[in-house]
Amino acid sequence: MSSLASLLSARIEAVAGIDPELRSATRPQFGHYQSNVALRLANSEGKPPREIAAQLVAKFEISDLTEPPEIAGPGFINFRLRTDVLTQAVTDELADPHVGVSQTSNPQVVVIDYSSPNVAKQMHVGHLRATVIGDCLRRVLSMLGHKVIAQSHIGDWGTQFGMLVEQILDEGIDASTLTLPEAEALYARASAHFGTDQDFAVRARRRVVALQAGDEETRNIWRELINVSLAGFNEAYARLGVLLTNDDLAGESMYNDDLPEVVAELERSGITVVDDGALCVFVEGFAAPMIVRKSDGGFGYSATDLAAIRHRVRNLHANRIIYVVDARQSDHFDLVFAVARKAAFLPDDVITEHVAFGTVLGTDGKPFKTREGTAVTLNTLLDAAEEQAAPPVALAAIKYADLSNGLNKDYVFDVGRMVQTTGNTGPYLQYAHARVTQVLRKATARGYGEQLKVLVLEEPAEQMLALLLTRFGDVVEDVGSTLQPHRLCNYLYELSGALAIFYEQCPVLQSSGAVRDSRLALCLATKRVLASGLTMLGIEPLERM
RNA sequence: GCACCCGUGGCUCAACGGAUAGAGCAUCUGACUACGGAUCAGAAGGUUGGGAGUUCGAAUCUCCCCGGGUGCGCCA
Repeated sequence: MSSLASLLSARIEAVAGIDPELRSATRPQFGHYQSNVALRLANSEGKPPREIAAQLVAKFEISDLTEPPEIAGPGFINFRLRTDVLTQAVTDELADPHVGVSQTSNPQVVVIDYSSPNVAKQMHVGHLRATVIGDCLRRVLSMLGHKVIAQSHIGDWGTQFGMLVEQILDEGIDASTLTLPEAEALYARASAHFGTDQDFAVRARRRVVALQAGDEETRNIWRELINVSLAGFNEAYARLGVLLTNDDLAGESMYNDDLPEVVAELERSGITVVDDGALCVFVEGFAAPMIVRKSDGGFGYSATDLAAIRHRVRNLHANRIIYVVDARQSDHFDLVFAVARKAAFLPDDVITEHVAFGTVLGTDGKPFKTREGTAVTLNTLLDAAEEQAAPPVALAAIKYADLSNGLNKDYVFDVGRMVQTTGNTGPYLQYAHARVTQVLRKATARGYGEQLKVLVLEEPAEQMLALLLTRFGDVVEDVGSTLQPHRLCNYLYELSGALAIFYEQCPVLQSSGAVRDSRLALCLATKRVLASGLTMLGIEPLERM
């Protein structure tokens, strides 16, 4: 099922010859949709815009969709959908299992790299964003009919494991009994130990070699560290209500065996240079080279990232690879993508995108830290929100605050604001859903027909609600292509506002006949869209609050 | 030094080159025997950091400044 807007757009384009850039009307008096197509054509044809508009309008074959279009202002063409078209569209949406979200005609394999915590460290505020945003994109793209493969690129490999393992042996700890916070404390001790004890540092470095060589004792302890970490991550994921499971794990260690071959392929492609003893790839436009192999012979994390791309293209057959990672890594990923292209790990028809998100700030406007200056853990954050609201509401508050702002900007973590039930917040949307659910619940008690249809749309509030409902599919599609969840948030907020006005002006239970049935249908359609939209944000649509 | 991101009412944020820059919070004024008032109606509040340019049209694009943040070859 294709949306009314896309249908109308196609009809206009058939006459105008160019994309009409149909937009939602910016004001009620401009109808439902507006197009600037005549203004743009006037530019190339050298005729007055309104004249062009008049010629176009005469040729449009859209009378089955809209009222006669109006030409306004400098040459805008305004469209108002016919009421019977709107009623039918909402009725169709009610019967649609996908709630008006069209299944893509071009299903892709989309790899989303997100969450990616580090072994032996608790997740903190940064991981909150990576996890919540990635999870939302995963849900949205799945809903659109793409095959989504989540990849959590956990930090389970590298030099830090040398000192971790050595510290465990020094202290005589059974690694399998550790909790994640205990493992993190161990990390801190190991790190300090490494800095102050030369002998320990030497042993730690030797231990890294043993790990890479596959020494059994070392590997066993390493595995225990991963296991206790995964237990901690999964606990956090369960609390967050995200989709991630162990099936989504694709840690750095997974690519370890590929690295020599990756580097060999790079060298064969002739793009590598040895500089200061390190194997580098220089790319035009980048100040610094990518260091693929360090002068000591070890592989850098860039090599792992290249191996990951190679794997995702060759084995997972990705058409699109999305990285949900902190904005501070933008330069790094630009370079990785560029090198991957040069090395032909990344064919031209495979898209890579870095969804770069900003930093979470405290109410003082500075990066969110504890008094001691350490990163705030995810659990601390959730605890703080749950002090002010019931868990599902607190979670909605946090996720929505994260998703409703533009991703590339920093945002202030202000619990007091985000748990408010008024304004553009998660709890407000949950409230709207609970309220409309309550009406339907009461109506059910009194009985209403199975086959709800929208037949009457006389009140402006009803029409506005119906119009917004028909846009849901377009909004989801837009988020799927732009990867900007805040647009879905804004839409749902607007819908909730329209529902509140409708609710105020159009009594449902006290009305009768076709009006009552229509209003119930509008309520049900709104409930379904809110539920679907909230679910895509990873927020639970509550039946009661 | 170079690069990238950000700068929009008191505060937090929208606006895919388009019409009179929109919301919410806070403030003020109204509407309550209320399908959940956790609401609705209304008011006030802006030379979109500054300047120049591009065009029919700029918060948006280009250039130069100012302010804030981040990143810049062997940590990941």
